[in-house]
Amino acid sequence: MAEELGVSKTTVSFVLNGKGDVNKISETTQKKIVNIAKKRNYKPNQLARSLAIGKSHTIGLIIPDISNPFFGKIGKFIEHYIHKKGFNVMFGSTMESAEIEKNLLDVFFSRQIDGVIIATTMKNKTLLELFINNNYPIVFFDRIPDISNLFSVNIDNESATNKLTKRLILKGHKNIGLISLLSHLPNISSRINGYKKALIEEGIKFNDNFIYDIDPNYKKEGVKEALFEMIETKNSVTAIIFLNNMLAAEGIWCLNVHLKDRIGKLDLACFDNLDLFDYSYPPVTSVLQPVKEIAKQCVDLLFNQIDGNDVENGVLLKTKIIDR
Amino acid sequence: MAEELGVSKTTVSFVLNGKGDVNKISETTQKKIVNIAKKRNYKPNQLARSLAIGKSHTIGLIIPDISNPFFGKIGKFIEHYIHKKGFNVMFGSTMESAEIEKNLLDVFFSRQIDGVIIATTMKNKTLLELFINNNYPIVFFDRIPDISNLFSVNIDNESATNKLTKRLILKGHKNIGLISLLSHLPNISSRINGYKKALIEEGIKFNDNFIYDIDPNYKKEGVKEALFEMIETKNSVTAIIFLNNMLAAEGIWCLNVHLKDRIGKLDLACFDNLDLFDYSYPPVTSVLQPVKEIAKQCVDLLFNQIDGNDVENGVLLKTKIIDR
DNA sequence: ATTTGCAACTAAATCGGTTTAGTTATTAAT
DNA sequence: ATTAATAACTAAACCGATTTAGTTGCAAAT
Repeated sequence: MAEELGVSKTTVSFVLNGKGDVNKISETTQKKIVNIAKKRNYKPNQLARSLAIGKSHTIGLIIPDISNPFFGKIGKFIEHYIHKKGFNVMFGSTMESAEIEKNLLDVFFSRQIDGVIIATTMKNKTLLELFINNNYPIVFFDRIPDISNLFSVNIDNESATNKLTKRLILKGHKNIGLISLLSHLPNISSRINGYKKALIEEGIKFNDNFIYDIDPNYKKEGVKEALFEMIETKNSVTAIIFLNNMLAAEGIWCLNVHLKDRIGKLDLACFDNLDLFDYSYPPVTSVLQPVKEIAKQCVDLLFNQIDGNDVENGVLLKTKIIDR
Repeated sequence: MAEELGVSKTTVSFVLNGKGDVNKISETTQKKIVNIAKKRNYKPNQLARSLAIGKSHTIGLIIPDISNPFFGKIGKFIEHYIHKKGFNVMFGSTMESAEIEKNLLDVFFSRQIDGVIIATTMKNKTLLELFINNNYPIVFFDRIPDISNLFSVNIDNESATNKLTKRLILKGHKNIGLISLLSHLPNISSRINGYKKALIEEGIKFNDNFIYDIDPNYKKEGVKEALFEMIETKNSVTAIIFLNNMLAAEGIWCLNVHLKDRIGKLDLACFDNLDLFDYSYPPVTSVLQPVKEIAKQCVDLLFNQIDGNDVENGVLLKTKIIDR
């Protein structure tokens, strides 16, 4: 440390934390310390600092998979807003594993993380409830568990899918297939509801056979099977909605490889957007999530908790539909 | 802490760190402590621990942009291997800014990060040299500065582009356009060299007009201009190589929007792969980087340094070409 | 000539661990 | 009956900051 060159570490600490004036350190001494600190490129040890003040100035980010384009973009913006606040981010991908998620939470906690932004696996409800009940700052996005008093940022899943479905109906489609996920995620249920309601509202008979729940562990086979059944066997589906981007990517691949001749007859739509939709064939009408805004709201909600500001605790953002 | 219930914190520390036997703590006491720790879900404060032992068990990951698919995938695997070692990862996207990069390094350093894996902006050479000369564990990948004695993981940029170019030549192309980056990155120079050498080796006259250096800040306009010039004005280019994935994505978009009628006549190739190449039109032959292996080697090289094992310090990995 | 007040600093406790150098009680050796 | 050895534990220093409660020296007030 720099106090070898004149003063006590107390004084150094005061000055470097901008508390020099309050603690009546003379101008001369303050300048001396600031100069030496600059010259030596002295940065106080954050670990010691965090230990002393009880805050790490670090935020934990937990997501299913950073290589998923949606979470990659979210991650980038969340990081951006967090750095803007002078905090750092520690991150982990759960790969949908409850155990990894629990470990990440444990480790983050033991590192005195000041707060967590999480798109949870939805498999650690009791643990998360504990955090929430202890007023540990935490914001949920994309995957929001059924726990009271949590802070969350989400999008209008049901109404977006509703609109998306109605567009297809307006184009004249009556037999609209739905490729969904075999999943506990409420987002998915909401999206299915939006689809069902659209059909009912437009006076179209709802056919349960048109919904396929794909096991995410067997996405490739599941999507292929569903597409073949819809297109080849039943031969009656004229439009297909994918309920997330990964399913759509798989579907487009499958159509191009196995069902090239049928592509022209299909209208595709997808919840969530992918860059590749701009180039891929066949065209996919998609729901665009306001990624940057989601990130901003997450960070805002989190810092509201950290700073003890009591504002809203649930944000619902609007999506856009991109026609292709 | 748990020693309120019987023993000293010394004993607790010994037992929980597996040093109970060495320090002759009785079986009874050890079991008692372990049980209480489990019951209370006690996790030692890592900040205090890190401060005491001088190691944070945290690795810093610095990349240009986590939302870039290449870096997203790398990030995912690096995280995976680092967690496997019982370490955590702190990360930051530089967005190619030297200043952000410097800040990240400073902050990581002040947090006693045990090592850094970095795809640098290439704009902080002196600072990085300082780290390297102080034997601070650091591994470079993708962007490797010209500093001696650094540890790095890279791919065969020149020979991959060489092969890629030769494939196009074998298909009969003689006028092959190159969409490159206006960039200081050695990877890019190597790729250009591979292209040039392929032409020369195949006895084709090398034409400087076929190379376009795009300013990354004006990618959209740059790529469009280059494509129009190659295809409309000069009208002689029959194949195009993009030197990275972002340029190719832009190019495919531009071709589809502005030059739809010319697509059929072109052969496209690209350094680095994108998922969208599986679905996009026109097809793009691409160079596939061994992402998982790059991540593994980065982590291995880093821990070799941390653990003081002296092994190789430069790894060169092979790419694959995907014909489309 | 004391006392008071204030400017300018600092000693020492604290955060929650790790680690070194002991201490104490008991058993074995002389 | 001493002494030496060992098993089982702990006090206290330390990591590098923050922060509280002082201390010191000097000028002004009584």
